[in-house]
Amino acid sequence: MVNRRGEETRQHIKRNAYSLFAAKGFKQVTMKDICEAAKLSRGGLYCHYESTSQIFQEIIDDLLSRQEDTFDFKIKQGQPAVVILNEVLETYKREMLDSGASLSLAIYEFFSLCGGPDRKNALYQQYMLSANSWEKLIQYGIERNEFNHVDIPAVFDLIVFSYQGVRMFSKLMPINEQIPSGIIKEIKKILIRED
Amino acid sequence: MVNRRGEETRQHIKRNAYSLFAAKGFKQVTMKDICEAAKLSRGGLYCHYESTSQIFQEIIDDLLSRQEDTFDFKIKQGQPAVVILNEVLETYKREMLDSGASLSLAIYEFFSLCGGPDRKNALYQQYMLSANSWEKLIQYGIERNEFNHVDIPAVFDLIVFSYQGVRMFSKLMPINEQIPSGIIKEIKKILIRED
Amino acid sequence: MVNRRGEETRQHIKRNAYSLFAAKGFKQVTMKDICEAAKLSRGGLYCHYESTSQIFQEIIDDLLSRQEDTFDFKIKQGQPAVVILNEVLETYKREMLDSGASLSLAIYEFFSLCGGPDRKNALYQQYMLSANSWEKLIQYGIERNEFNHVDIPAVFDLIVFSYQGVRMFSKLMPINEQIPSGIIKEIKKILIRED
Amino acid sequence: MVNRRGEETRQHIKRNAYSLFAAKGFKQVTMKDICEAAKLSRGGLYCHYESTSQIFQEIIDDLLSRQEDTFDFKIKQGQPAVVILNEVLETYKREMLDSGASLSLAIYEFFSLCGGPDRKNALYQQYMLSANSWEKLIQYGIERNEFNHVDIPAVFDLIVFSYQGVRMFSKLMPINEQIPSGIIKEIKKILIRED
DNA sequence: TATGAATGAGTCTTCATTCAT
DNA sequence: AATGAATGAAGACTCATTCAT
Repeated sequence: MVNRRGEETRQHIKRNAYSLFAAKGFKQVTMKDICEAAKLSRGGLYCHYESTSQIFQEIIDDLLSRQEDTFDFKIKQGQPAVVILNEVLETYKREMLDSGASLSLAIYEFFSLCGGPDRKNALYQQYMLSANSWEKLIQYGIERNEFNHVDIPAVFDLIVFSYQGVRMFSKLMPINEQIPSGIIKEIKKILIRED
Repeated sequence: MVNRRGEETRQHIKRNAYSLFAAKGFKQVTMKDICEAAKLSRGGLYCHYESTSQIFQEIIDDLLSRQEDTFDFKIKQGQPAVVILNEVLETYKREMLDSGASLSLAIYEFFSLCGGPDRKNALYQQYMLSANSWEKLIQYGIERNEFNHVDIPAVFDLIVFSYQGVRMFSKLMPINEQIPSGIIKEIKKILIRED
Repeated sequence: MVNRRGEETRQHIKRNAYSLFAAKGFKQVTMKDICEAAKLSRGGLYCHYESTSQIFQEIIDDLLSRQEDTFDFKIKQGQPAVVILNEVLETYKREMLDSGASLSLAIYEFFSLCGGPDRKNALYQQYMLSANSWEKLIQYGIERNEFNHVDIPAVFDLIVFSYQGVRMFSKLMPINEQIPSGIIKEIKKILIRED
Repeated sequence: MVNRRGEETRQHIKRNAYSLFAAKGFKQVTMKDICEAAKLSRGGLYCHYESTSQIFQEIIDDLLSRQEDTFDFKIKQGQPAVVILNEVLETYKREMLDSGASLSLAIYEFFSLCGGPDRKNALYQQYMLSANSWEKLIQYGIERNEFNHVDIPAVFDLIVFSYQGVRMFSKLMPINEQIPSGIIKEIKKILIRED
């Protein structure tokens, strides 16, 4: 078993750092800030992490690893495509409105600053993974005659980038409920077959 | 007449700063960087601007003031809505692919960091202005029977946020031609009436 | 117990800063000077103090808190007023001649520069405290028939401001022994009753 | 005739600089400040003066040269010593209360900073000149039986240093009318013979 | 592991001073 | 004489990072 105490401290650090990153972006958070937020001494923090990048990277990794492919499971259960779609879009909508918790600005900064090719590739992997899941879902919807015959990659891009665009702006501008709702409605119009 | 020399220097500074901001974002650019890029001494730069924010703000202002309302003019000329739409979407596509020249990351950083309510409001104004232009265009297309009866604000949001989302990611991920093309095609499908 | 190391360093800094302030006044001393005098790095100094003002303030506070009310004690002991007077005037004389150790110029600068109303008020408090002590002493002398019936506040002002005036000039002009001696003699003439 | 224009500008500069020095002391006033106050460009100011010290020195010289020996004239007129004394003490009182116009802090700073032995000597000369004038006046008063047989240098020091002490503090502390009045009254008591 | 003092590098900012016009 | 752009040096301040305890 790994050092329990140490792991707890690391979690504690990450929790505190998360709030800072969400609030201020990546570059604006210093090791000093994190020390203070986590009520840890300078040296103490350095026992666990040697840079903000490292902490951020670990936070991101935790986030990504938590995103299991929920579509797959539901598809295998044979749930209606429309139900699955509605659920995921609801989640997206919630996230678009929750500007406080969003790491988006920080993520963009991080990848743009610290992103060597490797890390940027990681982001691309993420994009591909997501594209893959959505492709399966849309394909599944088409097969079940629930969805229209759409250009799958194009629709996926429309979904993911408008979602990301709103998340970004949610930090900079008042995003009211209408905006995500409208976008989601349009996406459903595109996908869901009406007879 | 007035300050010819000074104004030239300011332009020179802004041109150099623009490249830096586009390449590195907002916060990552220091006054020192700008001095070096513009081949100006520390004090020399401070003669003209007192902070990176001020320089950035002025660059943004220049950009925004250049955005004339092209729709309006073309609508008044009675050009087909589809033609106008195609043109603007072509421009958007070009911009989505031109990651190097894009200030988007810098803009997000700037507004998120330095944006007091006033400045954020300026961003919102910009959004509203843009919304207004698009509304006129779509309305015009509908009246001419070129466009479908769509939910105008929702379609506008879909357009603008997916555009912004792509611009943002263009700095972080390889964005190939397919992505903007696909998005644009979907938007056209939504708007343009097929008989 | 707490912060032993830190407290020693602070004392060390203050000792070195004191000499600088006494030699050069307040504004002329920079954090850099203090770093060098205390043989500490820039950051090291900033660990303890964040400005010359803060250091100076603390030095002043230390000085003031050390000024116990010696009159009171001696009065309660029933010592002759003349003896008490002689002692304090001797001290004043010594201080007037000791230009090197005097912070007076620095103090004037400090209060005139950094003195918000609060701090200036502190100086006034000091003046009032001193006035109070002297009032007691003179009153006591009068009651014991050792002193003349003088205008107490006026005589106090004469004492304190001529003392301050000399201290100030001692940095700017050769002050020989005669000057303080003469002043002190005049003060005694005013106060001490001759039969 | 000397360049009229140039001399006017120099006066203009000195007038503006005076206010600054009186308000902020010597060191705190920069060439930049003076440029702005005099509404002159950097280069323009440098056409006339090459440093704040030079400007300050000239202001002081102007001031000192204006202090003609008024005592002498009045003594030769045979005016009563008491009348002459009253007049000069009235002037002193007014000056003690006029904290705004006082250069005292600036002068102290100037001599303490820029005072090589030469300049300090100038201050000492000034002191000696003043001592000399007062000596004549007091001697004159004694001869006319208006003044007591006092220790002339000691009384002079008491007068001049208490005066200087108050002027200094007038910038740092509320100096009400009582303080100068009380001091003046005590000085009169010492000097003026009562029968 | 954890503390917090200390270092040193980097950036910001302000000025005295110069210089072409 | 006067302008104001430009230089460069000095000082302030902030952090990442190290280290003795």
